[in-house]
Amino acid sequence: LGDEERRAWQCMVATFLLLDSALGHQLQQESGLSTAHFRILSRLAEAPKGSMHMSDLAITTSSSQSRLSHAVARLEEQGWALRTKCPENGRAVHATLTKSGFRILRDAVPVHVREVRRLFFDNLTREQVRQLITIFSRTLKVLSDEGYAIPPEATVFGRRADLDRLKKAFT
Amino acid sequence: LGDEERRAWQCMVATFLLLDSALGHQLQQESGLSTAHFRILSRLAEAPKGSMHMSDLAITTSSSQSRLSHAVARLEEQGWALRTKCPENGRAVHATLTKSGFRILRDAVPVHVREVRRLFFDNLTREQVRQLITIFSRTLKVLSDEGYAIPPEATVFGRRADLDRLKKAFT
DNA sequence: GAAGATTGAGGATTCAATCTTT
DNA sequence: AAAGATTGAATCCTCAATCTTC
Repeated sequence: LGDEERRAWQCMVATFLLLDSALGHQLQQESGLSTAHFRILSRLAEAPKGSMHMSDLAITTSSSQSRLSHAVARLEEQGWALRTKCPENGRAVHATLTKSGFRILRDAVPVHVREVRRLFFDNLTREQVRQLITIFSRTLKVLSDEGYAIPPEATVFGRRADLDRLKKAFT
Repeated sequence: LGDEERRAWQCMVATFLLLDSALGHQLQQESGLSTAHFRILSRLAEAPKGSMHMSDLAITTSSSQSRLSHAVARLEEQGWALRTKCPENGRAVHATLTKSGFRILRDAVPVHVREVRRLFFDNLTREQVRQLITIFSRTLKVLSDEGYAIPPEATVFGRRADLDRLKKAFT
């Protein structure tokens, strides 16, 4: 690894760890949410009817099915989401945002966004934001081509169709 | 959050989650190391005599003291690191890389570096690597100015001196 | 009292095993 | 048998409390 590459890698990793910690700490104080739970609720809110298949939700939140399952179980306990069996497909499960979950998210979003701006985007030029999009959407394409966009425990072959369908979210 | 900013943020977060998962999975298979443990051992290896104060190690690995304490305890159990009381400063503790830890790290580095290249740097231009350094070292400066380079449970004031001393690692 | 570090409990994540439906 | 999802055990992380040394 070259000198510049090592430097870039260290800065990038440190930034992510600290940003996630800072944002998570603030979210926890304000809303009792972790960044992971926030991402899950956000995705649900963007989906039509606030509902999504667990499997698709796992992919769009870059999480393993197991991890998502545990997380949604927790969200369900707290009344922010609920799960129902899909009528058409007996093995699929819908995760749905509840009213209470929507409220929590709606209250959390503005303060979270303000913090993301303050700690990150306010210090970047528009050009740099575009550079980030170029760089990371490229990396995401590589990762998905290598089969890594799918969590380890999922079988690669069967999910190709869904992956292609959802790839637009990244490119 | 603007349209481009949202896109950049999503790509960036997804990339980091997937990269960390992919690299961690591979490290685990090859060496029985997590990425967190790998980072700790790497920092120790770079330090003179393979030894460092716990407090400094926490800062350079962007981890809380508590987290580092647990992690090093684990590394100690596995014989890859050991802790000794600092002779000059009774409350400080030295974490030191053992021979066994050095070997594990030495064996893990090449395959890990190869994977980091393959999944990330091979797809970027030299110019893009420089852009990443510019962007993230800027963010790190902001985070440290805001007191966020220091984990939440540490008191801010007393650590300023150490922070300044170690800030060179990021800029 | 504050710095440096550790501990224990509770929540989160991973991994392998399992269960149901197709 | 494979897809979709869940579970339990082991490990990891967070948070608050604690302990020792300065």
